[in-house]
Amino acid sequence: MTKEIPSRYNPETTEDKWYSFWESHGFFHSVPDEREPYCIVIPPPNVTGVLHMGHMLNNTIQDVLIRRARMQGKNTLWVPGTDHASIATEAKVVANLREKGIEKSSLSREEFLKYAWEWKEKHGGIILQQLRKLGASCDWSRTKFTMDPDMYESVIEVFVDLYHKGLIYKGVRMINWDPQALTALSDEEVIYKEVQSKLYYVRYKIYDSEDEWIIIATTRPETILGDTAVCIHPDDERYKHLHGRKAVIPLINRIVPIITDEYIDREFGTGCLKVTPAHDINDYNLGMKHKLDAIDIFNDDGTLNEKAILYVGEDRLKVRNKITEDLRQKGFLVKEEPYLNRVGFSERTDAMIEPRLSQQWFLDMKPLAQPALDVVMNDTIHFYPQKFKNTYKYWMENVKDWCISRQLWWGHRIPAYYLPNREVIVAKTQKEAYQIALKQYPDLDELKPEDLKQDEDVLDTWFSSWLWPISVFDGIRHPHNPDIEYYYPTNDLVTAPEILFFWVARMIMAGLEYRGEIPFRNVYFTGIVRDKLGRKMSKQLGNSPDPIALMKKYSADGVRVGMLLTSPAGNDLPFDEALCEQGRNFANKIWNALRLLKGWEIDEKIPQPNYSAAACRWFENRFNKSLLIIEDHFGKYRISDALMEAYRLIWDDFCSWLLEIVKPPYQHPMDKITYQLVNGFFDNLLRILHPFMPFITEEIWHHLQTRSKNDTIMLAPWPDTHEVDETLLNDFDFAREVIVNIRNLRQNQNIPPKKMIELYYIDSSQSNLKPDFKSIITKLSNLSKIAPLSANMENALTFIVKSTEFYVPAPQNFDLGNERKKLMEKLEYTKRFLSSVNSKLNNEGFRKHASQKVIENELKKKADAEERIRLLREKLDQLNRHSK
RNA sequence: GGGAGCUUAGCUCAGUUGGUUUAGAGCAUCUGCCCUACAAGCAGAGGGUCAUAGGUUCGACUCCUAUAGCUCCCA
Repeated sequence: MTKEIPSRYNPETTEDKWYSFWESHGFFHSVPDEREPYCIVIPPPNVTGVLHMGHMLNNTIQDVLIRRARMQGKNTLWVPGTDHASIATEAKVVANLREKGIEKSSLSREEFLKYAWEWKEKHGGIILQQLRKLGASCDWSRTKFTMDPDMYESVIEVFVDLYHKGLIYKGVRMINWDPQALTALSDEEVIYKEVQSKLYYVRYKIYDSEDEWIIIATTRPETILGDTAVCIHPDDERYKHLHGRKAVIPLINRIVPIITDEYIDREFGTGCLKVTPAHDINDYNLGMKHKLDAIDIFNDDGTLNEKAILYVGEDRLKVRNKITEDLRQKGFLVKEEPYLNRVGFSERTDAMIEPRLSQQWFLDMKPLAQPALDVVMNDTIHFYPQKFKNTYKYWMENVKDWCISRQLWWGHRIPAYYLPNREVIVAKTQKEAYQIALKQYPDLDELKPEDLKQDEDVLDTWFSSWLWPISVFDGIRHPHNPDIEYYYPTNDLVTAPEILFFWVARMIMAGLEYRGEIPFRNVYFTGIVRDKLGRKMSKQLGNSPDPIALMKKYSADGVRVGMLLTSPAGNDLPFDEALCEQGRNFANKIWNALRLLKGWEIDEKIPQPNYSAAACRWFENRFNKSLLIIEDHFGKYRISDALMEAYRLIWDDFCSWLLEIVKPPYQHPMDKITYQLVNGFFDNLLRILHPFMPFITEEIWHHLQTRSKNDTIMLAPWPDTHEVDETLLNDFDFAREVIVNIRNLRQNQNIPPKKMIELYYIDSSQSNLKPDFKSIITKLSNLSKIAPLSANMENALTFIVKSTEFYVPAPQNFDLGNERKKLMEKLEYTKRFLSSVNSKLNNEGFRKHASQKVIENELKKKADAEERIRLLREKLDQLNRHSK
């Protein structure tokens, strides 16, 4: 039999085989029925994306949760899909066109979108294929894309609805401009980095003066061309004489007022600020307050426009150097000094963000935020780990309006239609807008549908993803359809803390707004996958291993185990390939357990040996205890702990103890009862392991016994928990300790494992040496005899477990010194232990305050320690006598 | 600058309301083993003044305060 099963598990063919088996049998598919639903929606990866380690972690966890729920008999659905990633995708398509020699500007919107869709169909969604390799049990028939027609319509419907509720408005605001992507970004899409730059000190001449100057400090000299004021602190003695006067902007000689405001930090720079309301958020606020002009000197692409007067058409960063030089030559530059400041960069293009005044669409977040904050703070939605509640609270209480428009073509086009009279109508379609326009403005009698001009911009991608848990079930357009009513709210969301605000918070808002109900009950925040140096894995650094190659090397199961073993919720995960190796080794271990079982010959006539009967009784309880622990871990979303518990149960308890005990002597057959019991244990172990390692468990499960064609461990019931006989477990532990002691003794005294020995013991009243387990000790320790003793045995090796003394008749020339040393060490330790217990007991305060239970326990520790000390001294005496 | 969190064995982490713990696990390390399931293995072993300094308490890894270092979030 063994011959048929190779000694090493070969995952490659196995994994593909079972994945297509599962998929073709529709095991991942779910439709509403009378069972309890369990649903997860995938955090939709970017359609341009390829699988990285973060996805591996995230999706492994989701698959574990989904597979376990499925085995628990729930109607389980994992909805897969991708989002359209407007900026990233548009950038890719533009680059792709450029390679073909086509400029985006030469295309119409329709032509461009045609290319974009072609690109998406051809290259998009690779990641969904890659997820199959990982074993992800998604219902692929429900795969969604944020720009599918139904999804698109849902987004438009929500926009129109929020507009009519008065929550969406158009306004001029300081926004984050990405001069590379040529679009506005939301605050969340800006990453601030420390940049070593310079602080330039520039002197402005006081208007109407002979030779009076004021010195400002700035990090951005190029924005001098957009200055509309100079500001000082009203109480600053240095500048009191300048109140009410004016200054002259260098190079362009614009005359601007010198204003005063408490906002100014007198300590910073010269205590004198140049004010550029169009290009800095703080200056903008100052400008609003003091009614200053805002002069926007930049074009969309970050070059200077004619309002700058100088350097028109040149890039802002080049201008910085040029203007510095010109200021220097003309004597305006006083000095420059190094300065560390924080500069915003685009999350997508890494371009330096330009704060800029611009007309954009905004969503008023405040009315949405309050209820969304409440459901998290009162644990209607549970966060794992809880610490993210703090972050969430802070953000929700300081929420700012969301800039939702993007100056792109790829995405959901804003359903706002402009009339010739410059009025705007928001409606789902142009036709509808036209009807409304006719009704609202009867004087526009000549109006034709094509006179309505739709807004050119699209919506932020997150404005579609925030609807994801609803829109994948078409719950926006059809709020009472069977799917949404059955699956919503979903159960768990697994995601990275980085998108707590981008996505999680907004989904909660949308859920409450459009369903009146939370979108999910639990949010599990994964850690960030880092390399050994603690750096976040990223494409730029090239420090991320290729997940597909990893799975090829260590198997999908192996990599899953590797990801899970070190990923407690919310903790960063320093990735190490060795962990995948550990996973692979574990798979091989289980594989070999199968080989052992399959190699046994069964003889129905032989009775079950005592040791096997005892071991099976023990293991059944051991399993039940582990199962309870695993359930507890799952309940707390401690997935790595659950896996570790299963790992140890299988490797240590099942393989190293149970199988070694029941293993029949060489070339002997095995009794049927034991064989069947062990088979059953193995089956149960495979079940609890299946969510973690789906492929190998399916493979072994099919080897273990003949299954019918459509049988799958995926749908095998999750084992039930049972009560545990703790006494039995303790008794076994006692036996185990005896065995370990004998193994040690053999090693210390160089007694080969094959040489049989005799074991004697003095059975005290509280001995845990149960007759059942004597046979186990006999077998595993290779004893020729195990017998009680009424008196001390001279000339013997000894050890003590709990308070039972054991003796092994000494071989001819045993190592006395070693033996004495061990005893001395143990004696010393126990004495120290006793004295610590005694000092506790002798403490009056302790006797007065400690509970009865605690005191009793200390007294027991004292008695035990004293007994051990007595025994150890006795042994030492014996040794000394013997050596004479 | 404001806020949150972390600091336990070489590494990654457990340690639940203070008292069965002079602290546990996995990996790594060391020692001995090719004993026909598995060397991707087996059997053992060593390794920690629980960041530092105070305090509360009969008793502190656990509670409080300060300090140092690290991480994250926000401005």
